[in-house]
Amino acid sequence: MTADQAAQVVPLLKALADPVRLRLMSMVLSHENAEACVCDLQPAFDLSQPTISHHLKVLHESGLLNREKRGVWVYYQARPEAMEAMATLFTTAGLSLPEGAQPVGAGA
Amino acid sequence: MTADQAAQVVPLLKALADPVRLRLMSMVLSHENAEACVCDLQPAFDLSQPTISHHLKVLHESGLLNREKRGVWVYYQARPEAMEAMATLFTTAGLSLPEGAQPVGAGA
DNA sequence: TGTAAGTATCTACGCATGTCGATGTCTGGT
DNA sequence: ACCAGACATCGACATGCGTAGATACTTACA
Repeated sequence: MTADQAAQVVPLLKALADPVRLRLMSMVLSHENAEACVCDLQPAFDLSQPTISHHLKVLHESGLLNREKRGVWVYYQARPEAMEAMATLFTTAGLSLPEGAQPVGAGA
Repeated sequence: MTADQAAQVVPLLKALADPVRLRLMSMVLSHENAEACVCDLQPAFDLSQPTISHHLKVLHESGLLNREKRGVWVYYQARPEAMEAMATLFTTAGLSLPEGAQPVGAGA
């Protein structure tokens, strides 16, 4: 993995490396059509509305969530490409164990 | 995904959400037996030795790397359990798209 | 014992980040 | 036109984090 490749993935990891944002992503993904409006998400947290809005903005700007305004409500939707990029990173791509490797505790 | 589950995974994501540490993990994983000593890793970066040592400590304390001292050298080894936990998170577990979901741009 | 090399720890500094309160913006209804 | 509700933005504060220099520790070797 080159420095450039790392620099591309790090923003996604940074966005997910927060308990609130991780739960927000999980909640969006488990909602109908992998989307949810802020009014669905906020009540699950003991945080102010601006704070939730801030975290959703971080997830949006990192490319993990799409935004769509419908009337008064704003719906956030999971971006499949981003989720696949994460899954690929830890399976086929740069961050998976080589098959033959036998590190400590690998217990053949 | 519960708050507790999120709290367990976040430290791993936090540890990887840094370009230097992500590359360190990648380098360790691509080395023979998924292990490498500091002397192998440090030259790849334009950072001081204490800084590299600090990052390796973060990866170690988060459970991503094991430490083993052999003579003067210290070898860091990837922990398969941690790597699997990450892979699982983005595939079968809490952060994967439900199969039937058709969010924006999902392109059937 | 002394010295050199590899690595970790300590301290400090600047920047980024999570949080909130106050306020702004937009939409729908009366 | 006015009001109420949903959400975003702004400003400020406390905390966390990445980095480096100085220093300590450990091992190998003469």
